[in-house]
Amino acid sequence: MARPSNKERKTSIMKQALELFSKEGFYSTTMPQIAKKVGMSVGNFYNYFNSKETLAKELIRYISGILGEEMRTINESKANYKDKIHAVVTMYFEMATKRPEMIQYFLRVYLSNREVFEDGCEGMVCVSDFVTEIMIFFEEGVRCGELRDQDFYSAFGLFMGYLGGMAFLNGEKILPHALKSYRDSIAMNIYNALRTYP
Amino acid sequence: MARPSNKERKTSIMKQALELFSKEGFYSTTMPQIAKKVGMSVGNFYNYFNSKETLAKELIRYISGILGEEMRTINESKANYKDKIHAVVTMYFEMATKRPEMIQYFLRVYLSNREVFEDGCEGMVCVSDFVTEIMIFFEEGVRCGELRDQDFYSAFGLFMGYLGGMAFLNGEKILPHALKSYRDSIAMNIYNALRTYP
Amino acid sequence: MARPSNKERKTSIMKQALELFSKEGFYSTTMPQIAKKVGMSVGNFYNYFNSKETLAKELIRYISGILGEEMRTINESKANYKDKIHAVVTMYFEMATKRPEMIQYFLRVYLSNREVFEDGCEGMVCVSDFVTEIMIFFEEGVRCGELRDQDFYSAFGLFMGYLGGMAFLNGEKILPHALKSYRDSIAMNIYNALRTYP
Amino acid sequence: MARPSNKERKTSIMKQALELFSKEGFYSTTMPQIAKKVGMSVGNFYNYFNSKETLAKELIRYISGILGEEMRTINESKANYKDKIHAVVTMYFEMATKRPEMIQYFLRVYLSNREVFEDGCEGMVCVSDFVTEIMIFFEEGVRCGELRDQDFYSAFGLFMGYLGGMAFLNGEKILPHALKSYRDSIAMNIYNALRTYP
DNA sequence: GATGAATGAGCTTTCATTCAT
DNA sequence: AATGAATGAAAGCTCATTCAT
Repeated sequence: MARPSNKERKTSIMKQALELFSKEGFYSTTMPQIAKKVGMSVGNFYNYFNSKETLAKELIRYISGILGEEMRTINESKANYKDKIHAVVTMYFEMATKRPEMIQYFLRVYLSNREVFEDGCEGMVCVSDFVTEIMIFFEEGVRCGELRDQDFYSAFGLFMGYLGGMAFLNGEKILPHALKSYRDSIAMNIYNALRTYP
Repeated sequence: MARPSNKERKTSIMKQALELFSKEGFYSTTMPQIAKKVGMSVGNFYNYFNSKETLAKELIRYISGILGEEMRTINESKANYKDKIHAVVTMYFEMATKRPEMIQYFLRVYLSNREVFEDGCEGMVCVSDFVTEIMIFFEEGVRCGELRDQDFYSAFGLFMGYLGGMAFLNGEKILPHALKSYRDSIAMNIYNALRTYP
Repeated sequence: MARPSNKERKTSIMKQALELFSKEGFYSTTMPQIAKKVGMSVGNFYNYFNSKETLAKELIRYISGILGEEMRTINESKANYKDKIHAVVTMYFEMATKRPEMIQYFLRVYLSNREVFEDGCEGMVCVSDFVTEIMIFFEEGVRCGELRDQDFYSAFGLFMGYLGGMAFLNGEKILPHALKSYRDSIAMNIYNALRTYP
Repeated sequence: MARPSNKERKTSIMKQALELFSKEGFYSTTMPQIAKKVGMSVGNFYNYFNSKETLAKELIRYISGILGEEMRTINESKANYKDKIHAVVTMYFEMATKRPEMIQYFLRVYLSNREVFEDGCEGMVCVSDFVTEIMIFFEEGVRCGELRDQDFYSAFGLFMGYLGGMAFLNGEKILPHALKSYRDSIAMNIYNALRTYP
């Protein structure tokens, strides 16, 4: 049987670590835990990543890339902004449901342990793939007259805070219904908040 | 001079610990650090709290109580909901500016280190003071016809996610302007999202 | 029975560590080894010293102080330089015999692992107590006409290299006779090397 | 092009390792570092040397051989002992200047990490090439009446300790002047120490 | 109530050496 | 002869908690 390539091994580590980090948090996840889950020795882990922190940073870049791509697809579609907002909510909730570790990592590791990302991920440099697409989303919406012209962060905070908050409540099993059942009303709320009024 | 009472001592510990936890995070704050800041021995600390976790749990209840009181004041006012929402945003941003440790603790400790609050703070039991007032806020708004009737969590997530997100961006110094300059547009966004339309 | 004071505990650690370091070397001596020898836990060690390196640096200062005091006594004596040189050799060899860990530490740890002493012990700052007395020794000898006027390091290297070399050979059990049996001839060699000739 | 022979490969390893060991010390030099510098895999290294320690031992024998040869040339010359001593000092200081890794290895690795050389290099068996020539040097000097008859180690310690000490001070950049500027006065000191007096 | 020295399990990381290829 | 991923024991150090005083 073929030995897994260097790249496959890295990917495998990232996958397993992502699950642990997102579930247990950065500090409560230990190196032996990660190594065991990947099925390798602790020592060997360090042939692939220089440190626990390096791994954490690669992970957030990886996630940002995937979310960014999803946003780009939406940005490139021809729909009106009511539908586009609905598409974003749908995409985000599907992520949070099917690959919850991504969203949870974002919330529980990246946003929560800032000190880990201090060197090399200052400001938003490690999530720029994603944030850039969000920026394009708003600018385009304002340009074509469907969204009210307002400070970017005011809109960004609404989107990300709202969706993140719902994903959090879902992850904590606080929501009484399935996440996707909130989709339509949340998309409407966001649209009402951001749309232009005649 | 009177010796500080047991209760005063506890309050003093909580105040100092809150500052440390909110700034450094739960795991990066050590017991000796807390003891030193309070001006007491580590050993004596354990006469007031059974563990670091116990302290963390008491803190979130304490904060929930204070935020709950602020919400109650707003709930008891006679204003219309456009103004009430504005009042909530104002209150929250003032908290985040004048007593940032409270909001930061909520975001950086309570929301981020779920494992710490697993036993004894399941679901929302340790933040019920606050959440209950938010519930009253919405129910009353719906009852009097000013807010659209929708699932509580759908509205709750908007409020808390949005405001929390802005406080986070502010704390991370990512916002280009002062937090309070976003107040009006954010209040408007929230109102537009939740109001009834004729 | 009285509990040992903080200072006594530090001294005890230094004594035991000195023995280990001088016998095994800096890197081959482990923290658990030191702790065990002192009869304390590893963790408790760090209540007394910030790190293994800190301990190493305090040790060389301590040794330099003791050797410096011995040299000062000789410097303050009224003898001629032939006798003074003899006194230095005697003192050094007695040290190397009765408290070999001091001389061995100097040779095997301080001189050999320069990287450990890089920060805080640059050049000779941690052995200045001793080196200063050696300087005084030579300067005074030259001033009163008994020693030839030459570059300090040329004389210093002779003294320290020679005596250190003999202590090393003794420690390695390479010398066929007891160290002190070499005393007179070595003192004579040094005197002949440094004295003035009419 | 011819593949490098087994012997050439060994020599290449020794050369590169010597540089690393002498600069970084035995423990701070890692096997991957050596392998990389040689341009071979770590695994292949072990086809040439059984262990890091084996390599270290072969190195000291190699150095002893080279220094021994230099001493033999001096031993075979016809000069008087004042000049011969001068020649030894000159040779040693040139070594220390032009091939510092040899002298530094001797001082920083061989003399400092005795535990590494415990098995197989007891006493002076791995430096016998060199020590033997030094012995011949003294015995011949005594035989022809130019050097005082004294215990070998008393003379040996003077020579090696003095020269080694100066090389050390030079390596540590403690000497205010270039090493060779000390040559004449040091040669004179040694000669005065060892010569016969009428 | 008050102290802080003491504990010891646990952390991340390192590294000489091995071995399937 | 050559590779380098893999091993795993051991390193230095941290820290919540305890307990004799």
